[in-house]
Amino acid sequence: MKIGELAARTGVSPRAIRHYEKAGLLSAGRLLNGYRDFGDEAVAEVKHVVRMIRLGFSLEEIATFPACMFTGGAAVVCSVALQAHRDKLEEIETLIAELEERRDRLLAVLRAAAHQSAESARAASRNQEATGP
Amino acid sequence: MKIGELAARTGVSPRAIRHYEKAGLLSAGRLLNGYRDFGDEAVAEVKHVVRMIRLGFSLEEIATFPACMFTGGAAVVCSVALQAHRDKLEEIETLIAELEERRDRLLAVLRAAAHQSAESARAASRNQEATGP
DNA sequence: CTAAACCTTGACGTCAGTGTCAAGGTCAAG
DNA sequence: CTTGACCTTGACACTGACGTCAAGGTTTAG
Repeated sequence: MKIGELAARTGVSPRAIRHYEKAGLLSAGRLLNGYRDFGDEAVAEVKHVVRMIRLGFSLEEIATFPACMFTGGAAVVCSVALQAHRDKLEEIETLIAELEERRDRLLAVLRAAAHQSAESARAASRNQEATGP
Repeated sequence: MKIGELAARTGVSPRAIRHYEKAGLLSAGRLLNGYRDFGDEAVAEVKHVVRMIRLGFSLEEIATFPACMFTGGAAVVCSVALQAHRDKLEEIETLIAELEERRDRLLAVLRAAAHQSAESARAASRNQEATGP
Protein backbone atom coordinates (compact mmCIF):
# COMPACT_ATOMS: atom_id res chain seq x y z
CA MET A 1 0.00 0.00 0.00
CA LYS A 2 1.10 3.60 -0.46
CA ILE A 3 1.87 5.98 2.36
CA GLY A 4 -1.51 7.68 2.28
CA GLU A 5 -3.36 4.45 2.89
CA LEU A 6 -1.00 3.43 5.65
CA ALA A 7 -1.54 6.83 7.22
CA ALA A 8 -5.30 6.43 7.00
CA ARG A 9 -5.20 2.94 8.44
CA THR A 10 -3.01 3.90 11.40
CA GLY A 11 -4.11 7.45 12.14
CA VAL A 12 -0.52 8.61 11.82
CA SER A 13 0.39 11.41 9.41
CA PRO A 14 2.37 10.62 6.25
CA ARG A 15 5.00 13.03 7.51
CA ALA A 16 5.38 11.03 10.70
CA ILE A 17 5.56 7.77 8.78
CA ARG A 18 8.39 9.10 6.61
CA HIS A 19 10.05 10.22 9.81
CA TYR A 20 9.79 6.73 11.27
CA GLU A 21 11.15 5.21 8.08
CA LYS A 22 14.13 7.55 8.05
CA ALA A 23 14.72 6.66 11.69
CA GLY A 24 14.97 3.02 10.64
CA LEU A 25 11.76 1.95 12.37
CA LEU A 26 9.96 1.01 9.18
CA SER A 27 11.07 -0.49 5.90
CA ALA A 28 9.33 0.16 2.64
CA GLY A 29 9.87 -1.01 -0.90
CA ARG A 30 9.54 1.35 -3.81
CA LEU A 31 7.18 1.31 -6.74
CA LEU A 32 8.46 2.04 -10.22
CA ASN A 33 7.54 5.69 -9.84
CA GLY A 34 9.45 6.02 -6.59
CA TYR A 35 6.44 5.87 -4.29
CA ARG A 36 6.89 3.99 -1.05
CA ASP A 37 5.26 0.57 -1.01
CA PHE A 38 4.31 -0.84 2.40
CA GLY A 39 3.18 -4.36 3.14
CA ASP A 40 0.20 -5.16 5.37
CA GLU A 41 2.46 -5.79 8.34
CA ALA A 42 3.43 -2.12 8.28
CA VAL A 43 0.09 -1.28 9.88
CA ALA A 44 0.95 -3.31 12.94
CA GLU A 45 4.49 -1.96 12.95
CA VAL A 46 3.36 1.66 12.92
CA LYS A 47 0.88 0.97 15.70
CA HIS A 48 3.63 -0.70 17.64
CA VAL A 49 5.87 2.32 17.20
CA VAL A 50 3.06 4.54 18.43
CA ARG A 51 2.63 2.35 21.50
CA MET A 52 6.36 2.53 22.22
CA ILE A 53 6.28 6.29 21.91
CA ARG A 54 3.38 6.45 24.34
CA LEU A 55 5.43 4.36 26.73
CA GLY A 56 7.98 7.13 26.65
CA PHE A 57 10.58 5.74 24.29
CA SER A 58 12.30 8.04 21.85
CA LEU A 59 12.56 7.01 18.20
CA GLU A 60 16.26 6.49 18.71
CA GLU A 61 15.60 4.12 21.58
CA ILE A 62 12.96 2.28 19.62
CA ALA A 63 15.43 1.92 16.76
CA THR A 64 17.74 -0.08 19.03
CA PHE A 65 15.02 -2.65 19.62
CA PRO A 66 15.76 -5.76 17.62
CA ALA A 67 13.48 -7.23 15.00
CA CYS A 68 12.01 -9.68 17.49
CA MET A 69 9.80 -6.86 18.70
CA PHE A 70 7.85 -7.15 15.49
CA THR A 71 8.15 -10.75 14.42
CA GLY A 72 5.84 -12.22 16.99
CA GLY A 73 3.24 -9.52 17.41
CA ALA A 74 2.97 -7.11 20.29
CA ALA A 75 2.90 -9.75 23.00
CA VAL A 76 6.27 -11.26 22.26
CA VAL A 77 9.13 -9.25 23.65
CA CYS A 78 12.69 -10.48 23.54
CA SER A 79 15.26 -10.04 26.24
CA VAL A 80 17.05 -7.03 24.78
CA ALA A 81 13.83 -5.08 24.43
CA LEU A 82 12.85 -6.31 27.85
CA GLN A 83 15.91 -4.76 29.39
CA ALA A 84 15.08 -1.50 27.63
CA HIS A 85 11.65 -1.65 29.22
CA ARG A 86 13.17 -2.16 32.64
CA ASP A 87 15.50 0.77 32.08
CA LYS A 88 12.66 2.95 30.92
CA LEU A 89 10.60 1.92 33.91
CA GLU A 90 13.40 2.98 36.20
CA GLU A 91 13.74 6.25 34.34
CA ILE A 92 10.04 6.96 34.67
CA GLU A 93 10.05 6.13 38.34
CA THR A 94 12.91 8.55 38.85
CA LEU A 95 10.96 11.18 36.95
CA ILE A 96 7.89 10.54 39.07
CA ALA A 97 9.94 10.88 42.21
CA GLU A 98 11.33 14.20 41.02
CA LEU A 99 7.90 15.49 40.17
CA GLU A 100 6.62 14.40 43.54
CA GLU A 101 9.39 16.36 45.16
CA ARG A 102 8.40 19.39 43.13
CA ARG A 103 4.80 18.87 44.08
CA ASP A 104 5.71 18.66 47.74
CA ARG A 105 7.74 21.85 47.55
CA LEU A 106 4.83 23.59 45.88
CA LEU A 107 2.49 22.29 48.54
CA ALA A 108 4.84 23.57 51.20
CA VAL A 109 4.78 27.04 49.66
CA LEU A 110 1.01 26.99 49.47
CA ARG A 111 0.62 25.75 53.03
CA ALA A 112 3.03 28.39 54.28
CA ALA A 113 1.04 31.04 52.45
CA ALA A 114 -2.22 29.75 53.86
CA HIS A 115 -0.72 29.73 57.33
CA GLN A 116 0.57 33.22 56.86
CA SER A 117 -2.74 34.57 55.60
CA ALA A 118 -4.47 32.94 58.56
CA GLU A 119 -1.98 34.74 60.79
CA SER A 120 -2.77 38.07 59.23
CA ALA A 121 -6.46 37.29 59.45
CA ARG A 122 -6.08 36.69 63.19
CA ALA A 123 -4.07 39.88 63.53
CA ALA A 124 -6.72 41.81 61.64
CA SER A 125 -9.35 40.20 63.77
CA ARG A 126 -7.54 41.27 66.93
CA ASN A 127 -7.35 44.80 65.60
CA GLN A 128 -11.03 44.60 64.83
CA GLU A 129 -11.85 43.55 68.40
CA ALA A 130 -9.71 46.30 69.83
CA THR A 131 -11.47 49.01 67.89
CA GLY A 132 -14.84 47.29 67.52
CA PRO A 133 -17.61 46.42 70.03
CA MET B 1 28.55 44.12 41.48
CA LYS B 2 29.33 43.01 37.94
CA ILE B 3 27.88 39.98 36.24
CA GLY B 4 30.87 37.76 36.91
CA GLU B 5 30.65 38.26 40.64
CA LEU B 6 26.92 37.69 40.63
CA ALA B 7 27.49 34.51 38.64
CA ALA B 8 30.10 33.34 41.13
CA ARG B 9 27.88 34.14 44.10
CA THR B 10 24.86 32.34 42.71
CA GLY B 11 26.41 29.48 40.79
CA VAL B 12 24.53 30.59 37.68
CA SER B 13 26.40 31.28 34.45
CA PRO B 14 26.74 34.86 33.19
CA ARG B 15 24.97 33.74 30.05
CA ALA B 16 21.97 32.57 32.06
CA ILE B 17 21.92 35.77 34.06
CA ARG B 18 21.79 37.88 30.89
CA HIS B 19 19.02 35.63 29.72
CA TYR B 20 17.07 36.20 32.92
CA GLU B 21 17.58 39.92 32.60
CA LYS B 22 16.36 39.95 29.01
CA ALA B 23 13.34 37.94 30.13
CA GLY B 24 12.56 40.73 32.57
CA LEU B 25 13.30 38.68 35.68
CA LEU B 26 16.21 40.81 36.80
CA SER B 27 16.96 44.48 36.60
CA ALA B 28 20.46 45.88 36.42
CA GLY B 29 21.86 49.34 36.24
CA ARG B 30 24.73 50.17 33.98
CA LEU B 31 28.19 51.43 34.77
CA LEU B 32 29.70 54.20 32.66
CA ASN B 33 31.40 51.61 30.47
CA GLY B 34 28.16 49.78 29.81
CA TYR B 35 28.79 46.90 32.19
CA ARG B 36 25.78 45.63 34.09
CA ASP B 37 25.70 46.73 37.70
CA PHE B 38 23.74 44.54 40.11
CA GLY B 39 22.80 45.34 43.68
CA ASP B 40 23.20 42.87 46.53
CA GLU B 41 19.54 41.92 46.32
CA ALA B 42 20.21 40.44 42.89
CA VAL B 43 21.83 37.44 44.56
CA ALA B 44 18.56 36.57 46.28
CA GLU B 45 16.61 37.32 43.12
CA VAL B 46 18.69 34.99 41.00
CA LYS B 47 18.40 32.26 43.59
CA HIS B 48 14.67 32.82 43.67
CA VAL B 49 14.48 32.48 39.89
CA VAL B 50 16.44 29.26 40.13
CA ARG B 51 14.02 27.96 42.75
CA MET B 52 11.06 28.84 40.53
CA ILE B 53 12.66 27.06 37.60
CA ARG B 54 13.20 23.99 39.74
CA LEU B 55 9.53 24.15 40.67
CA GLY B 56 8.80 23.79 37.00
CA PHE B 57 7.97 27.36 36.01
CA SER B 58 9.13 28.65 32.65
CA LEU B 59 10.90 32.00 32.50
CA GLU B 60 7.83 33.42 30.81
CA GLU B 61 5.65 32.29 33.67
CA ILE B 62 8.06 33.64 36.22
CA ALA B 63 8.03 36.96 34.41
CA THR B 64 4.30 37.27 35.08
CA PHE B 65 4.88 37.09 38.80
CA PRO B 66 4.56 40.53 40.31
CA ALA B 67 7.23 42.30 42.24
CA CYS B 68 5.76 41.15 45.53
CA MET B 69 7.54 37.85 45.00
CA PHE B 70 10.79 39.58 45.68
CA THR B 71 10.00 42.42 48.01
CA GLY B 72 9.42 40.34 51.10
CA GLY B 73 11.92 37.56 50.69
CA ALA B 74 11.10 34.04 49.64
CA ALA B 75 8.44 33.43 52.27
CA VAL B 76 6.09 36.17 51.23
CA VAL B 77 3.95 35.23 48.27
CA CYS B 78 1.15 37.40 47.01
CA SER B 79 -2.16 36.13 45.73
CA VAL B 80 -1.41 36.38 42.01
CA ALA B 81 1.70 34.30 42.35
CA LEU B 82 -0.20 32.00 44.67
CA GLN B 83 -2.70 31.20 41.95
CA ALA B 84 0.17 30.46 39.59
CA HIS B 85 1.49 28.03 42.17
CA ARG B 86 -1.87 26.32 42.40
CA ASP B 87 -2.05 26.05 38.61
CA LYS B 88 1.44 24.64 38.44
CA LEU B 89 0.61 22.17 41.18
CA GLU B 90 -2.34 20.93 39.18
CA GLU B 91 -0.19 20.69 36.07
CA ILE B 92 2.40 18.66 37.91
CA GLU B 93 -0.19 16.35 39.36
CA THR B 94 -1.58 15.73 35.89
CA LEU B 95 1.93 14.99 34.71
CA ILE B 96 2.48 12.59 37.57
CA ALA B 97 -0.76 10.80 36.77
CA GLU B 98 0.28 10.42 33.13
CA LEU B 99 3.65 9.06 34.11
CA GLU B 100 2.03 6.62 36.50
CA GLU B 101 -0.12 5.36 33.67
CA ARG B 102 2.95 4.87 31.57
CA ARG B 103 4.66 3.11 34.41
CA ASP B 104 1.68 0.80 34.82
CA ARG B 105 1.65 -0.02 31.14
CA LEU B 106 5.35 -0.80 31.28
CA LEU B 107 4.81 -2.97 34.32
CA ALA B 108 2.05 -4.79 32.48
CA VAL B 109 4.38 -5.51 29.57
CA LEU B 110 7.07 -6.75 31.92
CA ARG B 111 4.66 -8.92 33.87
CA ALA B 112 3.28 -10.39 30.67
CA ALA B 113 6.80 -11.15 29.49
CA ALA B 114 7.68 -12.76 32.81
CA HIS B 115 4.53 -14.82 32.67
CA GLN B 116 5.30 -15.86 29.13
CA SER B 117 8.88 -16.84 29.88
CA ALA B 118 7.64 -18.85 32.84
CA GLU B 119 5.28 -20.61 30.43
CA SER B 120 8.09 -21.47 28.05
CA ALA B 121 10.20 -22.60 30.98
CA ARG B 122 7.45 -24.98 32.01
CA ALA B 123 7.09 -26.17 28.43
CA ALA B 124 10.85 -26.74 28.20
CA SER B 125 10.75 -28.52 31.51
CA ARG B 126 7.98 -30.82 30.26
CA ASN B 127 10.05 -31.59 27.18
CA GLN B 128 12.97 -32.26 29.44
CA GLU B 129 10.97 -34.72 31.51
CA ALA B 130 9.69 -36.48 28.42
CA THR B 131 13.17 -37.09 27.08
CA GLY B 132 15.03 -37.16 30.36
CA PRO B 133 15.11 -39.70 33.24
C1' DC C 1 -6.76 17.87 -21.67
C1' DT C 2 -7.05 19.36 -17.14
C1' DA C 3 -7.88 19.71 -12.44
C1' DA C 4 -7.64 17.26 -8.19
C1' DA C 5 -5.45 14.30 -5.34
C1' DC C 6 -1.50 11.90 -4.32
C1' DC C 7 3.42 11.15 -4.13
C1' DT C 8 8.61 12.72 -3.74
C1' DT C 9 12.79 15.20 -1.31
C1' DG C 10 14.54 19.12 1.13
C1' DA C 11 14.53 22.40 4.44
C1' DC C 12 12.94 25.64 7.87
C1' DG C 13 9.78 26.48 12.25
C1' DT C 14 8.47 25.10 16.88
C1' DC C 15 9.54 25.12 22.31
C1' DA C 16 13.29 26.40 26.25
C1' DG C 17 17.21 27.18 28.27
C1' DT C 18 21.23 27.65 27.80
C1' DG C 19 26.37 26.65 25.45
C1' DT C 20 29.33 28.60 22.47
C1' DC C 21 31.43 31.22 19.10
C1' DA C 22 32.43 35.94 17.03
C1' DA C 23 34.20 40.43 17.25
C1' DG C 24 35.17 43.83 19.99
C1' DG C 25 35.46 47.35 24.22
C1' DT C 26 37.54 47.96 29.13
C1' DC C 27 40.54 47.72 32.81
C1' DA C 28 44.23 46.34 36.17
C1' DA C 29 48.84 44.49 36.66
C1' DG C 30 53.55 44.01 35.09
C1' DC D 1 52.53 49.14 25.96
C1' DT D 2 50.99 44.54 26.42
C1' DT D 3 48.88 40.65 28.23
C1' DG D 4 45.04 38.65 30.17
C1' DA D 5 40.83 38.68 32.55
C1' DC D 6 36.40 40.48 32.23
C1' DC D 7 32.63 42.79 29.96
C1' DT D 8 29.34 43.83 25.75
C1' DT D 9 25.74 42.39 21.94
C1' DG D 10 24.36 39.27 18.40
C1' DA D 11 23.54 35.07 16.58
C1' DC D 12 23.91 30.12 15.63
C1' DA D 13 23.80 25.13 17.86
C1' DC D 14 21.35 21.77 20.32
C1' DT D 15 17.35 18.32 21.52
C1' DG D 16 12.74 15.74 19.36
C1' DA D 17 9.01 14.74 16.85
C1' DC D 18 6.98 16.25 13.87
C1' DG D 19 4.08 20.55 11.00
C1' DT D 20 4.33 22.96 7.04
C1' DC D 21 5.74 25.07 2.85
C1' DA D 22 8.24 24.67 -1.52
C1' DA D 23 8.65 22.86 -6.03
C1' DG D 24 7.94 19.33 -8.63
C1' DG D 25 6.50 14.40 -10.70
C1' DT D 26 2.32 10.89 -11.13
C1' DT D 27 -1.98 9.21 -11.47
C1' DT D 28 -6.92 9.21 -11.77
C1' DA D 29 -11.44 10.95 -12.65
C1' DG D 30 -14.24 13.79 -15.51
